[in-house]
Amino acid sequence: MRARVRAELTEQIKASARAQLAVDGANLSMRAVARELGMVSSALYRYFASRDELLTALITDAYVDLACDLEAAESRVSRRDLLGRWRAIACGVRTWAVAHPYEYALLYGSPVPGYQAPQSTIQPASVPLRLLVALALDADAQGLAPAAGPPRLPPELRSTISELADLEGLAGLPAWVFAHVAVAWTHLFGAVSFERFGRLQGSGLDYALWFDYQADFMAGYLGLTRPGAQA
Amino acid sequence: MRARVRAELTEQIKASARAQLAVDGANLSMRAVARELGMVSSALYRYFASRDELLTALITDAYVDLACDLEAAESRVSRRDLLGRWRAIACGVRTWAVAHPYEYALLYGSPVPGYQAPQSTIQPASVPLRLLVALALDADAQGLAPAAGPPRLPPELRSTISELADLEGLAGLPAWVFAHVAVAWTHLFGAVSFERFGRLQGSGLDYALWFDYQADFMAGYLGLTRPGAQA
DNA sequence: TGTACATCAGTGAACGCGCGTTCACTGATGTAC
DNA sequence: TGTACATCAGTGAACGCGCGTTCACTGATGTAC
Repeated sequence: MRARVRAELTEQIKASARAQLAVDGANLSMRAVARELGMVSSALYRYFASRDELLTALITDAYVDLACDLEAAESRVSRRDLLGRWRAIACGVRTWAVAHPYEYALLYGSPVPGYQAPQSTIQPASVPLRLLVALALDADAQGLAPAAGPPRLPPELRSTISELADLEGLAGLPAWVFAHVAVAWTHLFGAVSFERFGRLQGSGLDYALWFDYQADFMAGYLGLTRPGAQA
Repeated sequence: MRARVRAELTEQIKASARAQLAVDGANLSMRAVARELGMVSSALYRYFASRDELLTALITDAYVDLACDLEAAESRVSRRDLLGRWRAIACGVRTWAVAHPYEYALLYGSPVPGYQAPQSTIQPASVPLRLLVALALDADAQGLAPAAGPPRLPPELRSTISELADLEGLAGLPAWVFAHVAVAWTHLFGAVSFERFGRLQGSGLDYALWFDYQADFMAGYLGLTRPGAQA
């Protein structure tokens, strides 16, 4: 079957392109990819119509890969263990970022000027936030309230957030819960990015320990830790 | 005075290079800069020995510029108004990032592969965190405790953090305060980066309002808001 | 089962471009006597 | 004040490179009768 061989080579091209990311960041070179595969550069155009299309494939794959890892890690935890689920998500993001540093930078680093991610990435890109929202829903259902009340939501924010929640089929979710979760989502990726993008270099910190501390901190303000666990 | 003209042109080169950042991100082109200035590309080498040196100058300038803005904004607030100082810093970071999006990406986005920032950036780069630490010291002196206790610091983290604090001449600062502040620092830049790097695109959120909400959220867990302000 | 034909993966040359950096040079600006 | 000289900003050509993409082509793989 020709299709089989084609699919295999498509994967090899993407794998080689992924490796290229380490060298050049987002401006990967078709010729370099071809060279690594022992092909002539024009042959790549049988598989990807342009450099942008290849880049898009990498981005989409990366979002999907991260999403799958997170979903798998989170689903291994008992539904009732809310803190465990949070940790699975948080550590899942970091673990993936450590394992795929250049893909992480591609997804969560500075955007490539002039590049517009296609619609198809939107769904997989939203998975981390969705998992957190589901977690917050369960916490809400269990009557777990965040340790400290969040600030009041201005009406304008509240209505935008409610609209967003409605779009996601979360009409029941209070706006402030959604906001709360979005804060943690931002915080979580902020922590991973700081580590990955070198902001902690020279600090001497053990990255994993420091991250775990931060994740627990977030769990605290999400109201997921039992009060006894706090110092 | 030849030196005067030289200094002026050096500034013009940097200004043009800064403008280039918008087009190409970190891989700015010497020839493009020269073109914009109506010079021949080799003339630039009278001013900067290499592309890397020019890039370094941009990065250093940007760190210094941000640091000055923050210091100026924070110093305009009464020393006793801790929440006001926090807001000045937080909004200062965001305002600067909005005004200088490409420089922000250069400093806080994905690192340029193969580029190593020189020692001279370390000092100005640390200003945001230093301002926060000073704020925390004052809060501590005023007896303000964070609303919710942070998680316990594992001993290994505690000792690394204490060493860091000592290096900064903050031997008196409890490790957990430093950790607390570092969390907010991470969170703050996480929020700005999410906005700047397009993670909020399509959400319909008013970026400024959403940021203010988040900043107040952080102020909450830093213990800077009066309990009455919480919902 | 065997032949004729269509598909399509991969080739190699080429186009036209931009890049960082070097180097010998011209001329203007400053300095020293 | 005027001349001789050193400094140095800017020029223009060149080196040697890499790039994305197109295009006419060769041959092998599959398909249809």
